[in-house]
Amino acid sequence: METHSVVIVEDHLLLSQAISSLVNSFNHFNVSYLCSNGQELINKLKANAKKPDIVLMDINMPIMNGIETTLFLKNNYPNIKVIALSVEESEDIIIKMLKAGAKGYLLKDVEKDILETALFDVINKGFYHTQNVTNILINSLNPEYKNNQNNLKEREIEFIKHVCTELTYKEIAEKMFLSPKTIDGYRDSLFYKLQVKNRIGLVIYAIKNKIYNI
Amino acid sequence: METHSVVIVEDHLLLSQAISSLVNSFNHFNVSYLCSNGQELINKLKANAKKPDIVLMDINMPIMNGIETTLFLKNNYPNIKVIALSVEESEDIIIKMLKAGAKGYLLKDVEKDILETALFDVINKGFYHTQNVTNILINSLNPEYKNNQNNLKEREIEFIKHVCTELTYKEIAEKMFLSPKTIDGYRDSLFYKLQVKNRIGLVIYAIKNKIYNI
DNA sequence: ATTAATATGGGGAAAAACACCCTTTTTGGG
DNA sequence: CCCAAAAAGGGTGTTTTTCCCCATATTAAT
Repeated sequence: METHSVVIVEDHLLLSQAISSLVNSFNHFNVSYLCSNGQELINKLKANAKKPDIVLMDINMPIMNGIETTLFLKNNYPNIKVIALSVEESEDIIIKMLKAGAKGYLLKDVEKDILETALFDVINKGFYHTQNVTNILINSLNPEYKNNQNNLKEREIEFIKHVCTELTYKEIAEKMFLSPKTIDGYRDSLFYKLQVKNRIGLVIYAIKNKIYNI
Repeated sequence: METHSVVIVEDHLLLSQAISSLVNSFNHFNVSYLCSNGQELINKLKANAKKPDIVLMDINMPIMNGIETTLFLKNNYPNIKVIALSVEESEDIIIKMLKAGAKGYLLKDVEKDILETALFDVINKGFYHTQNVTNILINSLNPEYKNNQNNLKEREIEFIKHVCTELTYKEIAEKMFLSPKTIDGYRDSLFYKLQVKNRIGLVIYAIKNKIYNI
């Protein structure tokens, strides 16, 4: 079995070096280079850097995040297999990542043996998914799942971002060029959809679901 | 030069294994064991596990966080030197950690060479601080720094946590066994201290400063 | 073409939040 | 014990939020 090349895309340098050291300790796997964000990886690939067999990709990164980057790879370098490596456990993030084409999704608290297994499986079977991720996927199939920001409209997302600021609704209405009464409607409908009782509930929801980033 | 023992306290297993692999690759350093939170470390020490020379300590952990754990070590095992290893950059967290007795504070995006240097320096000189942390410390000396949660009273902290829920102020008053009018006072005083205009501002502040955890 | 859904806007009222100025009670030194 | 400061509680407003009801215009679908 030949040696497979791996690239690590992760913004915390020490972590990427540490993971790199780990991957290099596995047989048949070798880290080619590190990138600190998605843009850097894409630039390197465009500049004819070596195309790795596998990319270990963090999700929360500055400049270009893991989801966008994975999508780009799927469309432009379909032979590169992406394994997501994240602390992120929220359903919609995981689903977005898998939709974008990730072949595996590992939480950062897995054992190193699992990482090795995942690398092998992705090479040999084309994918690797833990029971954890499978559960989340199955969960997402049931209809009650249908109140995540997936079906929040663009304007609602925009509104909910303003909700997380110190603006009053009247001021939000001005910013969005809408009547305060329309804003009333947005609010009430979101209260119902998200099952919250007041503006604080919206704020907490928005932050939990990364609609508004602290 | 003999070999120095290191323990890693970090809740994400893969990361602690990766960092472990990195530390073991350095000369003169050897990882004794891993712990996934502070409580686990303390239990092991009490059960006469080997006392390491250095603990690499994450800050955000379940059960017992890095600050509490470091404080405990300072009081009970003063010979164990703690190096904080965190993504956390907020001033007050760093200061709390240093007050608790950490001999070094590394952000997780340092180079591995810096980690090695830090380990050496902490053994030989007793401490290691990057320019980054030094800057933050100096910054904290200037008086305008005086509006962090350092000078928030216990009851205010308790109040601000309730503020981040969907409770009304009246309900918060009941939970805290205070008159709604007293709650009014807490709120007004926090608005002034933290320079925010309304409850949303408090929520955002609380989350930014880890008073309320999502 | 008709229907249904969606986005938009409105009136009015009750509840909650906010502002400002005040008094009483508790508490911690000296 | 006494004083000063901090904590707790109060009165009285205004503003904002929330919650009902409803109307109209536009768009999508059958």
